[in-house]
Amino acid sequence: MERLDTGGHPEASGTDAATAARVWQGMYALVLERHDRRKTVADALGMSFSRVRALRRLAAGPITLRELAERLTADPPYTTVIVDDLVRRGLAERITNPADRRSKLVHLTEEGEAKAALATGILTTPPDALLALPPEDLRELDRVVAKLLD
Amino acid sequence: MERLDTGGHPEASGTDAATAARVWQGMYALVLERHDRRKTVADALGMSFSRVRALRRLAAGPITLRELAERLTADPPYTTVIVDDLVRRGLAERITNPADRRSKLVHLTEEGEAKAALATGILTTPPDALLALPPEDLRELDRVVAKLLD
DNA sequence: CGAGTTAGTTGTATGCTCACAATAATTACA
DNA sequence: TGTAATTATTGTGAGCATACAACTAACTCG
Repeated sequence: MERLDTGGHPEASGTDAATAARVWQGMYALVLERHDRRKTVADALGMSFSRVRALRRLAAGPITLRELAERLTADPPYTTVIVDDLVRRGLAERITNPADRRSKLVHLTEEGEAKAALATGILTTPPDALLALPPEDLRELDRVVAKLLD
Repeated sequence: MERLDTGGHPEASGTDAATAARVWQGMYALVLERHDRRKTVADALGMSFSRVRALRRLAAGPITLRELAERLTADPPYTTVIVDDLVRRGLAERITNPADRRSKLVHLTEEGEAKAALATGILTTPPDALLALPPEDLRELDRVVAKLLD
């Protein structure tokens, strides 16, 4: 039963690199082509996806605009625009950081928390194919994906 | 060894649904947060990602603008803009469809094929974590992901 | 033939993302 | 103290995605 894939057949069903490429293409297709919910969640919340991303980051707890900018890979001016929008919608508020009065902590209002939870619910709902998997396969997947995430 | 996860512990490490949600979040994070190559490939080819997507679709063979629009989830006017751009770059050409002279088949030039191959190479390069996986785990992942794709 | 349909194009308009420059307020530190 | 660095904001503009109306050319079918 050992060495199913190596030796003897130089081409066989592919090297590990080829297998990895195939796996990656599959995961890419699943996430970005077959079950992309970015538009769904944006429509459900009535805002662009960048606002949804900001909301979800803030749901983990208040952070400064600078930290938010880093996590969103956005520059400070654009981050200000995003937060302005969330504040205008009543989903977030700015509090001057007592430890450093230059910076401001952004935290979600109750409505903001609710919308963030809604977004997370939509985004983390797995595709049917995943739910239809035999429990053993699902557990295997869970184990290996956890490894990939360290 | 059977029924490791059911009975006895109502909460345990989670139901299948919870496991599926966790797996999905993991795949989502890998594809869209940790190893997103969309900007990389756009920069490498000197065009926006929507052009890259069109190129890759066309690499599978000539199709009409209408088919291309459907596959890209774009409306016909925008699809015309995209194809115009690819033609201007010398990557694609329009051929009047002999079977229906209203429609036009779009096919890639040699340079277009080369750029599409380059894009695919970048997009399908797996993250290091995937390559670092023990061969057995990788094969398991390959098997289960293939199932997910039908 | 002639009405209706389909494929593609042209043009217009809107909102979003993102980069850059300039500024005010605050803090750090030599 | 006073110069430099940091945080956030305001403003400008370019590029892109997207939607819609109007139009031409070609096809379908009664």
